[in-house]
Amino acid sequence: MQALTPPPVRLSEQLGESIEERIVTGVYPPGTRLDEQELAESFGVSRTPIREALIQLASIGLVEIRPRRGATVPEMAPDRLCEMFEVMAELEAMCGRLAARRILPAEQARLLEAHQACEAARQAGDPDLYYQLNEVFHRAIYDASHNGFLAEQATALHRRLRPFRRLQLRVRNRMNTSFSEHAAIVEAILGGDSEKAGSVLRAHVIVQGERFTDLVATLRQMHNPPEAELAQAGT
Amino acid sequence: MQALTPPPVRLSEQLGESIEERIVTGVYPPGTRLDEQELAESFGVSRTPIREALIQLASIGLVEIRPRRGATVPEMAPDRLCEMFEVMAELEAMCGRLAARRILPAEQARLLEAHQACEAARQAGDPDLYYQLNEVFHRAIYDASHNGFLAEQATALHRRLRPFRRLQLRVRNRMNTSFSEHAAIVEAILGGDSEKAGSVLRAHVIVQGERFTDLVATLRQMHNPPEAELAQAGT
DNA sequence: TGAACTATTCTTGTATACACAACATCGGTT
DNA sequence: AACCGATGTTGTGTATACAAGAATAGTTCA
Repeated sequence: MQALTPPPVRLSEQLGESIEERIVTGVYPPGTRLDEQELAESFGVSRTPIREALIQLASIGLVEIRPRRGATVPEMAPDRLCEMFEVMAELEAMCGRLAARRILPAEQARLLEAHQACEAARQAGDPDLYYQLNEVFHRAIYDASHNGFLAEQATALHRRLRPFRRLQLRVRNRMNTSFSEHAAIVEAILGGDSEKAGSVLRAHVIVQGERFTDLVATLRQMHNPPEAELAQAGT
Repeated sequence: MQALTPPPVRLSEQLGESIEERIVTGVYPPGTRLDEQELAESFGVSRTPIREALIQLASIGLVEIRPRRGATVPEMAPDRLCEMFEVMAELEAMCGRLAARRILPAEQARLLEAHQACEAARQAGDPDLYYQLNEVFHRAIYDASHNGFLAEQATALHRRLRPFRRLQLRVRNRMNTSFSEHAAIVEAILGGDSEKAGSVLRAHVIVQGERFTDLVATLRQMHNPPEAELAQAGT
């Protein structure tokens, strides 16, 4: 009852989402200079909405704007990613603790439903579907925390980490272990065990960060000649 | 060696800060419509940088932009404020836990220094000074967590809650109890007691949220005839 | 007299134009 | 030959102009 009015939304927001999409999907890899004119032509609009979109993306950390020097996709050093996963883990843990104490019957049903949907995707061996349903699962927990602000923060960070999370599920057996972790999470939340829910969720997220770090370290070792620390613009 | 180049900063950013200042200091109370032209004239600039500033403020939640309807200062329902304090408490707790494990000698010195400065302000009975030094104290903890992303998040939320926090210190004896809580925090962090540091910091922040809620409830009861829920524009 | 429709006005959203700073290239000097 | 300075070009930052949607007021009809 809201999607009927076609586009009551600013163009700059749509552009922001499109650019975000291009960033997280790797069309604009880290370090890319985002030329306003190029983007404008590429989308067939003027520079104005492009600028607004970039400013918005900059304020959530997805691009970096340096005065008089334009926008670039930030490099996302592995260290920083670890930090972000560390915070994400804590936010999820907090959601879990609160959810265990506050979840309502209807939300319990939603959570179980999402969990069972994940099970189906796992059995089907479909990582992409699992990835998608996994988001629904986690969002159900966010909502069950009954802290709207927390849910927003968690969602925002979740989105930002999306591209890095996505790599994980291809790793051997990740989907299976993820699912069994989910089972423990559901049990703790439905059982009202606040601390358990928090610690299990924290571990569930942290392990992703660690796995990703390992992955990066491996890739780094492969790509880099012994010492190459000065990454300026792909040199 | 960087503050010499006078203003290598976008005008829209400065405007954003000015507008933010006006919002948090109550010049633009919640519910205010922010007319772009008015703001532009008020600052002596064109609408363009004003728009950019508003978009940036909107993306951090300080203003609300509805398409084709302009920007307003969001109402900040007491419920939402409680939620924000709840999250703030957890972020600070996390900073504390990490700081207790990771703090370096130089940072220990900084923390003690900030603590002692607060002591001076307390003895002088200067709430404004205490308020300021309190920020330094907390920032020292953020930094000692050695998680730059966490520190940024905590700082951002801290800023956003600033206006509400500020009211607290006028409450009878709040400065004294705040200071003794600080002492416990310092002891836990320097003692390396991670869990203690977290729980003490959480309580330190939560109590502010609760006190604020009480305050709001009191004010609400005073101002409102039995049922007045429709607050549109100061009617 | 009240309600609904229409026209006007006002504000936002987008495009275009202009100014100025940063980078690059080239020429001169030590 | 290498370094420093001047000039041109590119692209960001701001201002202005224009278009479209929303709010409002006025009018007309029941």
